[in-house]
Amino acid sequence: MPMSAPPTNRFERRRATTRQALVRAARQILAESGDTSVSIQVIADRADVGFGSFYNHFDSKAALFDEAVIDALEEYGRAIDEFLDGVDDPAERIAFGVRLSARMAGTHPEIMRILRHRGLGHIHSDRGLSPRALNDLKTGSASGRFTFADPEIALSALGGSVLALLELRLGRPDGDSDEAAGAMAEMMLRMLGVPPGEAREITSRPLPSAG
Amino acid sequence: MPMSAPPTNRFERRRATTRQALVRAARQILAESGDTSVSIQVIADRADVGFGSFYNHFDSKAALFDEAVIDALEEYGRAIDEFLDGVDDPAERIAFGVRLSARMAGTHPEIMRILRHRGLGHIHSDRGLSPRALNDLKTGSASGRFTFADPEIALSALGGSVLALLELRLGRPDGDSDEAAGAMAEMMLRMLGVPPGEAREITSRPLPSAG
DNA sequence: ATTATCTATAGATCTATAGATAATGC
DNA sequence: ATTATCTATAGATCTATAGATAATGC
Repeated sequence: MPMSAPPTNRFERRRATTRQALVRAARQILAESGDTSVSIQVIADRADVGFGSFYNHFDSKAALFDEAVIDALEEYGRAIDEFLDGVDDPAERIAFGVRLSARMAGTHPEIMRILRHRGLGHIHSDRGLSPRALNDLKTGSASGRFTFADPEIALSALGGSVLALLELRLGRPDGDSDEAAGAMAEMMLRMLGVPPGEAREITSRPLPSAG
Repeated sequence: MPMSAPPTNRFERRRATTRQALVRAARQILAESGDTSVSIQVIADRADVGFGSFYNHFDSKAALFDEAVIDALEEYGRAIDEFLDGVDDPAERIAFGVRLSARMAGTHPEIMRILRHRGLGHIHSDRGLSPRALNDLKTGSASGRFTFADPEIALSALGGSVLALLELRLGRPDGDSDEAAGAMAEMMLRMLGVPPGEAREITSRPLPSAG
């Protein structure tokens, strides 16, 4: 799949702007209610775009919402990369990834609310946290830092646990989110075969800041 | 909430039959596509019930689908209880629960497909596997068999992991389901603080049969 | 000249209800 | 007499398209 070329002229830029407005509206709706039975009219109104323009860009509501999820996943992946750049130890990367995801529930609520509703079907996607985590799992397994039977099953456990943590934090915003995320990260490391003492130590390290 | 009394006369039995037909139709639809935008007409047809009868029992489609999920969760809980009756060790119960859930993807596909689509919001429900697992987590924590910071976070990780395993197995029916479930169960025990060797041994025990 | 957007609308579909019909209780 | 179910339908809503309008390319 070739990377879509950036718009070259006003026509393409205008077209891209309209499409983006629709995708942004769809993202808002996914984050707020997750109710995709909302009418196309409502989506177009929210995007401040003529009703007919919808069909200029998408064949169906499902196609738009699918793209909106992809869009959120890409942004999630870029945010994770910014933070994890320069962190090499797979165990540290996994623990940071879990803790950052929980923190992003506060800093990037739209993205994380979308993943809460739609993430389960993307745990083995090649976008978002998953491909990065899968790489870390394989690296850590090869170096002996992790011991588990199958990277795909480990990724499932990790992804499902992060989604359940999001569900918990976004559903009940009370309680200490960082503490909960730390407890989850520590459990993930133990699950992967990191000795308990070491798992705790790694999890207690300060989170890196972006960039 | 009082347990609904069993129907006493023909009127109530007939009413219960119609309601049950609607719930069963909703369960089928949830399992097949999970698409709740299907029309009430289609649901009534599938239930072989007059269209107007729907409003005799439910205010909205959402109310019906919510009840259908509850219904599936209750059946899931009863099935788990049948298998785990007589198993006392919390670690063994947790491992069996994970492996049984994966096996039920084959033996009880409707229930498990419903949970795949709707389970994330019920990880802390008082129906299904969750209340049983939470009890095991607390018992095991009290006896020192498990070591984790917070039973709610542990339940989130366990529930999210089981849902991700279901997603994996129901989405790609190839591969050895029992093997994947065993690998997942072993990781869950390690996550909870069971030593790796013991986690492996417990996971390798034969599953109990129902009753 | 070409292309995207916008407005207006035809036709399909869907919800909720009214009223008729059938079954049961007492 | 009471209650549930069923059929029929009014009114609302929604989708998809056609045709007009506006913006840009060449």
